[in-house]
Amino acid sequence: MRLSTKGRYAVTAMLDLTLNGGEGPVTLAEISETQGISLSYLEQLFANLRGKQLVRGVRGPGGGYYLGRPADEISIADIICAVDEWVEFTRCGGRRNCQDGKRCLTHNLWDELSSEIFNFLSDISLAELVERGGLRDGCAKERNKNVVLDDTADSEAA
Amino acid sequence: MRLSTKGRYAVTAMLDLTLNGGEGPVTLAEISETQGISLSYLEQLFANLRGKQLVRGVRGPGGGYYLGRPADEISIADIICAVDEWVEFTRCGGRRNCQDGKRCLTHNLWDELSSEIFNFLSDISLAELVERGGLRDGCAKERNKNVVLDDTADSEAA
DNA sequence: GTTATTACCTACTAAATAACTAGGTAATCG
DNA sequence: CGATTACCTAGTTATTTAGTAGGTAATAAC
Repeated sequence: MRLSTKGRYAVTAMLDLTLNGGEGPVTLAEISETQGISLSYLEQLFANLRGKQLVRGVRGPGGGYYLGRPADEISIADIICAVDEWVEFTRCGGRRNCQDGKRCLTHNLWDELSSEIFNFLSDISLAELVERGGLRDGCAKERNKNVVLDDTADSEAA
Repeated sequence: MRLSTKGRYAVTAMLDLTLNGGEGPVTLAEISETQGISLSYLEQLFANLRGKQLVRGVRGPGGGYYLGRPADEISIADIICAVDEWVEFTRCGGRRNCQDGKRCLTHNLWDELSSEIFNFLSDISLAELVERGGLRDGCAKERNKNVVLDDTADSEAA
């Protein structure tokens, strides 16, 4: 599983589409302006999104992009997978010895974790994100918890 | 939030440590062999892990690495953050206009999602992964669901 | 039907990151 | 002392990210 800035751009752009797509199609120029992403880069991302039918383009003046499906049928995982193709892990299956079973376990464990993250992101739809103006409280414990990891005193205990 | 192959290497190496660290320290040479990661690259990753006290090195013959804390006190998020430093998103706060409030929403939504993923990964410890030989069933619905996204017929509907 | 506007496409370039290589030094065990 | 390991620094290469530059094709307005 991979989750990079590229996927972040795609999700952000799709969120923009979801929010502003009600009053007609949204142009890439608008998204580029609003989100600060270069137009041509957006075009590349949207080529991928269109390939997976996540968006639908309308040409000509007054054209732009619509969501390809209702917002509640598009998951975050869908978006990330469209632009950030899923790299499979180098598992010992091919070249490595994998003699005592223990070796493979780490790879298996990673695969499980990867599946888990995927399922997690599959469960969050664009509509869910937007409707609630955030995420379901069932899983969200604390907000801004991710900021914590920066303020940890990185004492270089020799 | 970022989740790349680099973080994957780190998690896999830490899993290796967790599995094999019971009978004395594990050398990077062993991990390099088993997991197919270059020794020097591992050294770089472990320099980061050591900086965050996630591992403890023992020099000299018979030396190697131990986990820096009990396996149930090390989360996947800890590991990924150690090697894959958390990039903050380009939010409109600085340079963008953000006039009608709607603009900021996409960034906020992404931040929420990012927090959510972080919390999710914070909740999974190395011990949990290993003890269960997988993950808790409470959240795991289907296995191998991530394979699905490859077999989707990419019909280029013109 | 011309023109402006948009999607759509291809190739290239620059920057950043990932991954690796090569050379060390320092501690520690035998 | 010598082997073995962690530990450190400066590179190099490959891949990915992000952006540029040049188009073509559809379509709405004039």
